[in-house]
Amino acid sequence: MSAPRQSLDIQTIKISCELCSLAELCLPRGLNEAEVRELDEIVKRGRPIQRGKHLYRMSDQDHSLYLVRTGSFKSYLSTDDGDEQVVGFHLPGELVGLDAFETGRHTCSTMAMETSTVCELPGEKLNHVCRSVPGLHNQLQSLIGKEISADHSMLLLLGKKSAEERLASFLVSLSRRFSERSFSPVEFNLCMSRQDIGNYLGLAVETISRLFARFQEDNLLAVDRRLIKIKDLPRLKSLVSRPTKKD
Amino acid sequence: MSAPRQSLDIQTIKISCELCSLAELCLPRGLNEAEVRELDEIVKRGRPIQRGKHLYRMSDQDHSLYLVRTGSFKSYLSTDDGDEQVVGFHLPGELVGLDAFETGRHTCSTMAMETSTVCELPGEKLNHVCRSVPGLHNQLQSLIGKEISADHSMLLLLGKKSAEERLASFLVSLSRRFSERSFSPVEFNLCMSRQDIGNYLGLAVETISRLFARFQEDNLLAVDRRLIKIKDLPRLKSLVSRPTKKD
DNA sequence: TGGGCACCTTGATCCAGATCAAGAAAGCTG
DNA sequence: CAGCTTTCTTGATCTGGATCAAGGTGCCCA
Repeated sequence: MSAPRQSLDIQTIKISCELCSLAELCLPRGLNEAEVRELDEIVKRGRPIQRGKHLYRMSDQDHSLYLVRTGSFKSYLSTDDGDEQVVGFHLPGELVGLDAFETGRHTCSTMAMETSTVCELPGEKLNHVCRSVPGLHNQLQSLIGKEISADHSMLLLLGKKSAEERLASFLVSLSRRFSERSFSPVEFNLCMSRQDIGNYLGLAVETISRLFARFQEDNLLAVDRRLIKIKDLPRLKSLVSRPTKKD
Repeated sequence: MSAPRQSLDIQTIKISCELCSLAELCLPRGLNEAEVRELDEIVKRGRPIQRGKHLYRMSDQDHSLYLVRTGSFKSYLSTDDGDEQVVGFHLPGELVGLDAFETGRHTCSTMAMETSTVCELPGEKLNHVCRSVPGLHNQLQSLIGKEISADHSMLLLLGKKSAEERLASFLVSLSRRFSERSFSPVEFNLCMSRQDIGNYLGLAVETISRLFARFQEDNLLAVDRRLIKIKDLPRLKSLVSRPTKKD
């Protein structure tokens, strides 16, 4: 009732896919105006999710997909014996929730790393709209393919790469993703802890910390807490794959 | 022309989804007779693919999906510096080719590990049939979800598990998959080399060899070249997750 | 404005699994 | 079936990154 006017305005603005700045990265990509409006009809835009709160948890029943609108999320598996594996970080415009596609129950948990918002796509309605808007179906397929290819790259990273290559890959990937979102590719804030990075990359926190120190010594980066400045992106990229071994 | 009658018969039999023994695992699962017939219309059943030949290669343009009918395949990524990462093994009834969903070009290569056959689902026709057969759309979604969840489990395996846990997981997973296909869950032939297993599990061949030796000593397995007899499946399963560490 | 906590860094030591180095066994080919 | 090649095994040694240990640093909240 007595909420300050500013905050009221923000909450009552009708945010549509048409006006959303993420349109070029997100599901509307390549759709025409009428098609975007059809998509817009079924999108549910929820309340912000606080840092540390879950979008969903492993084994929750759920038939929706989600697109990150603002903020960032991590997805992770938990094992019986209590440890966790981070399987992905999600930035605005990225798709989350495919893990419930098999059975209608989530096989991983997804948690906000900062206060974040998502667009929800209720499964049944989405299928229905996909039938009448083939372009949407294609774009969804493309996002699914992206997810699968990204997972494959992670398998390569975890199966074959050294600690140095892993962190370099990670930073280069973040750089590219920030740049696609019109942020600087060479200066950004990490939204996740060293702990999360290490977990995701299959390395101990201490190793992450040491690598940041070394990259800084080598004049590749300037690191200040979670703020990263990439001082030599080409050289960082060159660290992503080993300087050729046998063959 | 003068091919022996036996082989002629095999090649000319009209193999339909309706009659296929894999129906309960594969795309027809849960569809009614009429729906299966509609699916059947678009399925292209190709010539056998010899051991070592590719179903497709990385960066091939391709809009089809494939279902393994007989035999087995491996999918792998190749890096610039010439090494490879196996990202999956595929048994009859399993879906292959999602990696081209993003851009219409494959991001990994898929090779037959023995003489094998597939059912091809041409992309455009598949989309079209999915529109009129919702059950098919659901079943396809389920297979996509399965793929994603399986990749996540592999990330956990590569990120957190010990060599012993990795090989145990691998064998238990094979056991389950063979059993779903009405083969013995405790006695089967590996269709892949130790090299491939090691590569897939992020371990050296020597480690695989030593682990097989140790599992055999411990009376968990009887190993004869590629023939595996699981002598104590419950105990093998118990090795899949660590006996609890910190917390 | 200081006390507690979560997060991060740095150093010392250790070890699982890689790598190197020989063979042995099984398949393939002429 | 002799000679190759490929695949697998087994032993010896080495090492990248884990683990253990001990602070440091910034931040939240009373």
